[in-house]
Amino acid sequence: VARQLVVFLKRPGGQAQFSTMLSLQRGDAFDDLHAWIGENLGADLSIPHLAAKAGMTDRTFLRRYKQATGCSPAKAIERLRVEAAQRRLCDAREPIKRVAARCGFGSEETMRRSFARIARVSPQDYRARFSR
DNA sequence: CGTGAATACCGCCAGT
DNA sequence: ATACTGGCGGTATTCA
Repeated sequence: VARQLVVFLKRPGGQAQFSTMLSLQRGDAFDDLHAWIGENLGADLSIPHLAAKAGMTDRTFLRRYKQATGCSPAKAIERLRVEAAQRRLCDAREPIKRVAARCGFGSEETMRRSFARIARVSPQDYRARFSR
């Protein structure tokens, strides 16, 4: 049910068919980490920090993460951020700049570029279509 | 939209 | 011999 709802939510502008959170949180040993990241998008999510948090060296963390999830940490985090931002953009009252900050983007510009890469729509366009 | 600086990522390889 | 690990150095990406 969750998937269908998300698919509907993203259809008009994006490519992804369902939530990253859903596809990422299935089975692997990184479930805990993913959950934590989802609620701490503003924290230090650098490889060195995440690796330490997971009790691994950078090299091993990178290797195992990709092995288990199929994609790199940075890619996954970027997707998580964009999805979080999309949810927030649905509320037309929150300034885009603040959405960017709350989702962990270093700047509005950074968020814009991530949207272009992943959702293929600008934050403004996304909001124009889904905010209420 | 381009750019220098910073990071992420990965091949290689010796060591367990 | 197979399976991992993790430091190093360089390339590729991303950030601001």
